[in-house]
Amino acid sequence: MPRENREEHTKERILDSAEVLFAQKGYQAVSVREITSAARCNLAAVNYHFGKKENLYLEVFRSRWVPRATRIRESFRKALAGQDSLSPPKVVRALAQAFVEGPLSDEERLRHSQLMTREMTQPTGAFELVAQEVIQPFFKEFADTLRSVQTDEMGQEQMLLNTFSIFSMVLYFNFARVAVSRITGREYNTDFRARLVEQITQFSLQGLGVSEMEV
Amino acid sequence: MPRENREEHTKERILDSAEVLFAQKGYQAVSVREITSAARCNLAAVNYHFGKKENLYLEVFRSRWVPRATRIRESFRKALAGQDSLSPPKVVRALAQAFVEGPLSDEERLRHSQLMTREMTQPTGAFELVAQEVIQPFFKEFADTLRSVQTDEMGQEQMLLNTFSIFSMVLYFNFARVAVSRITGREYNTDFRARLVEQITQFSLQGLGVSEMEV
DNA sequence: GTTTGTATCAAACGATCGTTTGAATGTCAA
DNA sequence: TTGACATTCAAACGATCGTTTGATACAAAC
Repeated sequence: MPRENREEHTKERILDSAEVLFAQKGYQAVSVREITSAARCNLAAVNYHFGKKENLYLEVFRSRWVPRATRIRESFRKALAGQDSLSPPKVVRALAQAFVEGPLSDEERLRHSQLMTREMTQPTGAFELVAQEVIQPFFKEFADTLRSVQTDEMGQEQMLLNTFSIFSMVLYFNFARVAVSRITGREYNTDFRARLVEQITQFSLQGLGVSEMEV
Repeated sequence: MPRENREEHTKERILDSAEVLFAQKGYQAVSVREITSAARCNLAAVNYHFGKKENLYLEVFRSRWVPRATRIRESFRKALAGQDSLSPPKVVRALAQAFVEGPLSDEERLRHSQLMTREMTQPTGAFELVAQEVIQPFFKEFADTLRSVQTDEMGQEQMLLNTFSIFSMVLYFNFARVAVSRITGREYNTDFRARLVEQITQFSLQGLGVSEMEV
């Protein structure tokens, strides 16, 4: 690295700015000039470091989104590893906490959900990456963990749909903040996030047919 | 109307094409040329009939999205009006059916969810319209209906959060089709949609704490 | 038949887009 | 000190964007 660092490498600053802007506005709505301006570098830097805008978008998922998803997943694992014995309430609460309170800052969490929601509504090349490396494995891990502590017999499809039901709440309460805040009249502060974790946990446990309220 | 109709007025054809394209790609990703080309009319027609592109986007919500939301709402109402007596299972199933099977064609349902999801993730001027005229009232109507047939006492906030939990599933199973289909390995045909209605209904009822499986 | 108003059209406007260019600037090994 | 290489920069490229213009076609009113 010939040139000395100015706080952070240009390439990293571009990735940081790009992630924020892509999450906020979407791929098409963000111009290369907007990104390089926010990253305080020259316009040509994007093409020099990434070849073209589309590659930058993919690199945002590779170098920013996937690691963050991994942190969420590890947060979920550690919460379970610290337990003497597992139970459905513990597993579900660990998931809700990992996503809604979790290891991320509030801004990170918002960006994370926004980027994922974008790829789910209109998948680009990044969806393949996200689906194969993150969503599918995490989804399977959660479903398997839950099944292993579940007393009831449950078919494979039933288990998948239940997992989707839980994930739908987790994701929705993140990406639809505007609507949720507007209707409930509550801001997304620490208190309300804790309240949401409880809501997701309790609703899901009952949805799963777990009647006992063990914690 | 001086000029004779060619199948349908130009203005209506523009609205039809615009809705499809905006739902598929989002506002910024769709060009005026793309819309007018799909509507088989001149480029200047958008500015002649709507003033500017942004107004066309708003008009799509006013003249296409809102009426469709109204049809869903009426479908929900009629399903309940045809009953002798109401119960939580009936109310929840009516909602799930209205959204997942409902009065819309499958393409309409997809477009509807996509446009709503877009406004929820990054609200534009259309969000105010959608929130005030549709989402808030419908949300309130459903919550009130459910409360009126609910035996348990439940606080206002708890009721709202439960409603959100139900809506999150309804919306998620619509807009996240790609992910759902990929992981479950099932297409969104009539069978699977009926299966999803059952999933949403059963999961929600248990989530609401309704143990008896009355239909 | 002339006028009036609506609608459509091809063509062009200036602005902005993603990308490329070539020179300038820096670092490090020889 | 020199040469090779990596990085940054201002400037420009052609393409496409939303929008405007002025001409034209057409139906109804007078």
